[in-house]
Amino acid sequence: MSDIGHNSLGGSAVEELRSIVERIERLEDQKSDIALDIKDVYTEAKSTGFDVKTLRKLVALRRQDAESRKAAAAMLETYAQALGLDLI
Amino acid sequence: MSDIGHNSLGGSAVEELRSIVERIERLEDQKSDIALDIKDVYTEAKSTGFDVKTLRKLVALRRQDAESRKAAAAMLETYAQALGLDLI
Amino acid sequence: MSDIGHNSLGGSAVEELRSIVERIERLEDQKSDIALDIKDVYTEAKSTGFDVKTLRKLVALRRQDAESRKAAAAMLETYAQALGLDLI
Amino acid sequence: MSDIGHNSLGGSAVEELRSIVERIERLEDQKSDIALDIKDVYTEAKSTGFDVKTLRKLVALRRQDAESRKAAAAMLETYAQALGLDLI
DNA sequence: CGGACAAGTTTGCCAC
DNA sequence: GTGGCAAACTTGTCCG
Repeated sequence: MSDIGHNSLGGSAVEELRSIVERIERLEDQKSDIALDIKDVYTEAKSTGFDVKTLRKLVALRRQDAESRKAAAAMLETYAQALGLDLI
Repeated sequence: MSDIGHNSLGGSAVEELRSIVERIERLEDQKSDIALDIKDVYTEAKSTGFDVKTLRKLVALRRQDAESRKAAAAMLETYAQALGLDLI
Repeated sequence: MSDIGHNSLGGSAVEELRSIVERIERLEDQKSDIALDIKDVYTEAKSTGFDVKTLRKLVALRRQDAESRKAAAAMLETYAQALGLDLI
Repeated sequence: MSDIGHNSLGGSAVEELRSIVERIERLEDQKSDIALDIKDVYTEAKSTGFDVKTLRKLVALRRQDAESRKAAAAMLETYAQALGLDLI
């Protein structure tokens, strides 16, 4: 019987599982570290007199805006293609 | 009028604000990149025959467990304190 | 016109809504009462000489610990599944 | 040495501590149960076609309103007292 | 799209 | 009473 799907246990599947879990955990640690860094920046900003809630709103708005811009660009591309096809 | 609270932003406060927002956006980009990396690992694992849902559950449980271990250590400390024992 | 989604509320839907809101409010009242009871226990404990902050920490740690135990059991099950072992 | 503050451990203090913790945990369990009940009501309402987010807003508004009414009543009381004092 | 999970936001509590 | 900490609730994301 084959090992496809890891239904029966080869030693290699165990190693593979361990490797996958470890990679994910390492990445999640990094992600948490960065989340902490972000929190630190807000805390520092607060101590400088900025309003954290407002800052968060600002960042969120800018993110939305960036996405809108990307969407607009993509739409432009689509239109251009459509027109290009007509022109060819 | 003072700049306290940055109600009216002097030039320096504007620079400060820009710096803060840029740092946060840079960090959030990094965070998103890592989130993508994690997703990639899951996707790759799936293509190797692992069940993603089970993997996620496993990772979550291991995280809970690790936190628990830390909690247990802290609890020992707390009990010792509560019972008037000096561990030092 | 149908009543699906309760966009225009027929008489029965109004009654239903009232019933839902009342049930929720009643339950939330009960929850608040219990929160007050908990606070009372802490206050009483404090007046008996216990340190409330330590007590809170202790309770939190015990809760985490209990969750951990559950997590550990679930994890065993999950590992077994992931490795293709059948515990049944 | 006295047992005040439970700095040194008499058997009775241990029992007291246990009792306190158990009472709190029991109350917190009840609180969690009620929280689940509330969630159930929302879920059931959703399956009947209500929009949960809207329902939550409604409940929150009514709570705010009830608090306002209580505040208004308290203020009336205060005024009455002030007037009462003047009248005596 | 609908439910599960994580993130973010809000609220309440305690210490100072 | 204010600010920081921890818990709860809400919102958004992601997978099935």
